[in-house]
Amino acid sequence: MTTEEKIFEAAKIVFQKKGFAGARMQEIADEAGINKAMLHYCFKNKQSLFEAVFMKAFSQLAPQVNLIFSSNESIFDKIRQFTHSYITFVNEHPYLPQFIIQEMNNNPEFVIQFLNNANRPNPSLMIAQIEQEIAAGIIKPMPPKQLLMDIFSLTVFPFAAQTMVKGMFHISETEFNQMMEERKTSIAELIINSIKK
Amino acid sequence: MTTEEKIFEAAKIVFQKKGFAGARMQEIADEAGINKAMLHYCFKNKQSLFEAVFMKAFSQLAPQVNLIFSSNESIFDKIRQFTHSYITFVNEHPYLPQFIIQEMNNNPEFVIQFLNNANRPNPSLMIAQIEQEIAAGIIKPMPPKQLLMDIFSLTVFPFAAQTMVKGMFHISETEFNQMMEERKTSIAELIINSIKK
DNA sequence: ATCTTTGTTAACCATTTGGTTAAACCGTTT
DNA sequence: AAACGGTTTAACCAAATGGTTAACAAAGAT
Repeated sequence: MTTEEKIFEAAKIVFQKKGFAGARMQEIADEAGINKAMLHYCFKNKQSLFEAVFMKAFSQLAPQVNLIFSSNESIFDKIRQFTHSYITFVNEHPYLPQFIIQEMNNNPEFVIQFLNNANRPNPSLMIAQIEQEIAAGIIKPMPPKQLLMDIFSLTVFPFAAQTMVKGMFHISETEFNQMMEERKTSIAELIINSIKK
Repeated sequence: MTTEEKIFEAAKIVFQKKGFAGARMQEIADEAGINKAMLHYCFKNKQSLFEAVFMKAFSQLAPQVNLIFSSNESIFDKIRQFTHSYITFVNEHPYLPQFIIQEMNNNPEFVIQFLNNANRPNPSLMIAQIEQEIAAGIIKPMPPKQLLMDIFSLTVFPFAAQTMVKGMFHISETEFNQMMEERKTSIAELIINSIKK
């Protein structure tokens, strides 16, 4: 692993745990096991290191969404695939949703970058398909954006609010993971059931 | 408004916008229109000021939940009431969910405080009721915690991920508020429909 | 009137933090 | 082996930041 990669991985860990404002360059250096000056040798400054990490994180998550949303499956299968593969993916990157949401809220200027990112999540195809299937009488009429919001909410929220959820329900890491495992299918069926005519 | 109140209100604004790590004591002082030394005259330090704000925020939100969850209504009406009154409340405190979730994730030690808070959200009554209604054959069998997670997810997520949602769907503040207005009833009906036998 | 308590401020301080510099290290070329 | 290039580090620096101090003002209390 090159030094740059070591720094990047370390930065990912520290930024995702503490956020931009809470992260310390020294802590990233320690985590990477190198001298602080190397950070600035490889990356211009904290901001640019952060942006690299943030965009990478985003670029990992978004294609997941687009791949499924743009496939040729029926809407029902898309929903099933999405909940399943999203939860599987996030299980391996548990900090990611919270990290992206947090930094997006704290730095709304990122929204611009994020909208121009080639890998941005693009719901327009999915929205078009929903409209078609409504017109074709396959699913009940409803605002497509609301349907997407429902899907995202049910899938992402438990991860984004992980700490609070665990605290409120008094559940352990393991129990939480079990619940998420169940949700891979239960969310899809809940949604499908509600839109099927 | 007393100086202490001015500080508190200012701190609320700054902490909710920037988070604990991103907030600056000077900015809070400016926002309150007073000298920085006053902050330390009224509150011990940044940490204690933050905790005051955080706990207050929490204590505003949690009773909302408990009041409804502990009422004598049918489960269906509880769900309807909850989505409606939660969204109404959060519309007036749009930063609140994101703030609580973020700081809870960044400082998991708050979970302990939060669990001991007299105003903590307490889902146990609601869980018991769900179990009863399943046993009575009124609603379909399902893990009560999953049902609650669904309700929270659908209600809270759009606010917590506000900035990203707006960006991804290309919607304005006004359109967002309209969507949330619709959700007051649509979420409840979605859930009720899925559990009704 | 003056003493005392409470509220308020400007100036200051110590530490932390992001960032720089100049020197050292090390493999490669000549 | 000397010179060279990229890599790495210890030491350093300036600015920002949380927090303190000592003086000052305002308002009651005696």
